[in-house]
Amino acid sequence: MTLSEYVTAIKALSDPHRTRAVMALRDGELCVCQIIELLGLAPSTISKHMSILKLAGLVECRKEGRWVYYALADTGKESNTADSITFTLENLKNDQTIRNDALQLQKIKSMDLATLCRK
Amino acid sequence: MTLSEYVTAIKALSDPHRTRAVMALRDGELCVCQIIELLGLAPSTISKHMSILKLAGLVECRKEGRWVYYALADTGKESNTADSITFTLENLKNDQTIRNDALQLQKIKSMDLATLCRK
DNA sequence: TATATATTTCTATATGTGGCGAAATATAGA
DNA sequence: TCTATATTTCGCCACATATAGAAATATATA
Repeated sequence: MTLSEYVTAIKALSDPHRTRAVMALRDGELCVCQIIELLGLAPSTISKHMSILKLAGLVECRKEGRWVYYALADTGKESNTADSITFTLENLKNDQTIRNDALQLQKIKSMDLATLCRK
Repeated sequence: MTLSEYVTAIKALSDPHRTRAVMALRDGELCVCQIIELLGLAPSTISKHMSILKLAGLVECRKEGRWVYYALADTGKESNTADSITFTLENLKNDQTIRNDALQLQKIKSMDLATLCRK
């Protein structure tokens, strides 16, 4: 792991909204509109946040029609920077905001995606 | 571990100079003037960096005469934020900058402290 | 093809950050 | 007490960052 890799990665996580986004992705990929709903920020702001996480190698995205899904970066290979850092996030599971997010995420996931987007 | 604790801690580490300072402290406490020598920044800048690390709970300091020594925060208690985060730093040991720092630190530690400070 | 929709990129703005030098503070020693 | 020294605090500047709205892009659907 390189110093600059490391700094880039934790810098990406050093914003509460981005940490929350990464935490939310631990249960599986999410559509951008679901992240918008969860964090309550403008679409352009969410897009910026997600691109920072992506540049840091913490998340990946795939496009499916008009929708874009983000997921935690593929953790397959040898022990990488993203892995050892996101591992630490385990300790956040009991934080109140993170708990709330998990609850709200349940609701969000149960909603129809097209309806949610149009909101 | 709280979200805001976590964010404060990694924000503190999300600057290369501060990460290097913390890495340098892994081998034991250092006088401010030694950190100044290692990182090559103005004393006031180093002081600011160290106070950020201290506010984040990552380091502690003790005063001895005119000198101030910084050390990694006491890691005694139950698994705390600082611990799980600084644990990840283990992975940086092979980074080139960190290796250089370790070498230079050997020299710095072998110097007389009073002489070094007056530099 | 034309329109609606999801996301990103661009632009602007307000706030935060890293850096240094000067001044302030604290302590040792003459 | 006076002076030298180590560190911190303050004031400033250049630059980065988080945010939102407007415009651009890409895709689905009428």
